[in-house]
Amino acid sequence: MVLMTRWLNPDEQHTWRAFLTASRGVMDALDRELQRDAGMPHAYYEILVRLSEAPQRQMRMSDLAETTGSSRSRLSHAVARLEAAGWVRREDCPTDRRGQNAHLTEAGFETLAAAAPGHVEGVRRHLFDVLSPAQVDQLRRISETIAAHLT
Amino acid sequence: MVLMTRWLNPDEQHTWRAFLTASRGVMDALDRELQRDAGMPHAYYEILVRLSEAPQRQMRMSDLAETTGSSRSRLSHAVARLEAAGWVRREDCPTDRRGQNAHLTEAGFETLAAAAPGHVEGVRRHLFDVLSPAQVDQLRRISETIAAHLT
DNA sequence: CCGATTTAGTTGAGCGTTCAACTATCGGGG
DNA sequence: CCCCGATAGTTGAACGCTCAACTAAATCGG
Repeated sequence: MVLMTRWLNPDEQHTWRAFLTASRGVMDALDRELQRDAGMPHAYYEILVRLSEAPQRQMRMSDLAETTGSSRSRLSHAVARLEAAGWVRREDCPTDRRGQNAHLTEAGFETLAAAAPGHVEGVRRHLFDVLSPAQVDQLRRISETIAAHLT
Repeated sequence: MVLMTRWLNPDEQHTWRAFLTASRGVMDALDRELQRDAGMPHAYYEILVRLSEAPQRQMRMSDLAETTGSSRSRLSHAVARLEAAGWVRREDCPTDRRGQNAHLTEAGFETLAAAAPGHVEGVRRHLFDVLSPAQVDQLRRISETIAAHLT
């Protein structure tokens, strides 16, 4: 069956490009800032954050991949780097011999604590400070809706 | 001067993480789909789109970097690949001997034409179809505001 | 309890991006 | 006219991500 393409009308075109520019722009800016101030990309920062919030500051690799929205492969490579930096340690999981627990080290926690204020400031500067409270609320609903529909 | 960090409150935290999940999710999905269906990442697709819309289907490298939101270096590498694929050709700029004009080839145009319907479908599926018209409008304003404040 | 399937995680190659360094040309002030 | 700073673009190394292939252990069906 052949279907006609429903092209984006000019309004949709605008919206789409604005969304691209905004989301890419925010992520690029935060990535640059974190790289400059903490020596790590945003994805790595997020891994440390999730670990810091977990009980015992540790998590199974799979769960960590899940919550950070990365593939197992990506996480594996990332944790390897974080381990080399001394910020994370991997330990065998006692209840599942296939499993690994990623554990935030004290050095990792301190690095995170040092980087966090600057990062939060960046998030405010690029996102929350430029939007009205109503827009922040709209953005939350919109983002949750989009996220819910991702396969 | 020492300043207290204004941490994100739970609501802001939620919004921020939803935004991360949604924007990363949409981009990752479109990237995967374009890679699978057209053999190129979304960034390369965007370059071809911009060239296809330009007069004579050509643009100065700098302008192309500007509109696609990439660094000169990134664009240089990207166009080198696109040229190797036969989709873009670089020519010396007649009015500025430092300059290069990136020119969309016929093969590039055809590849783009073949990829476009599927891509537009993806954009609808992941973004426009899941939001109400009011939300689409909100998203446009929000994105424009954020984009306007990026340095 | 055994074979098949699923799940956990790693690995290496290939690709795209970043960053800093570099060449070449342009344009304005003395 | 010449010098100097800005502009245009490229390059190579280092890094992060993707994809497919792989090992090993758990689990499921009979």
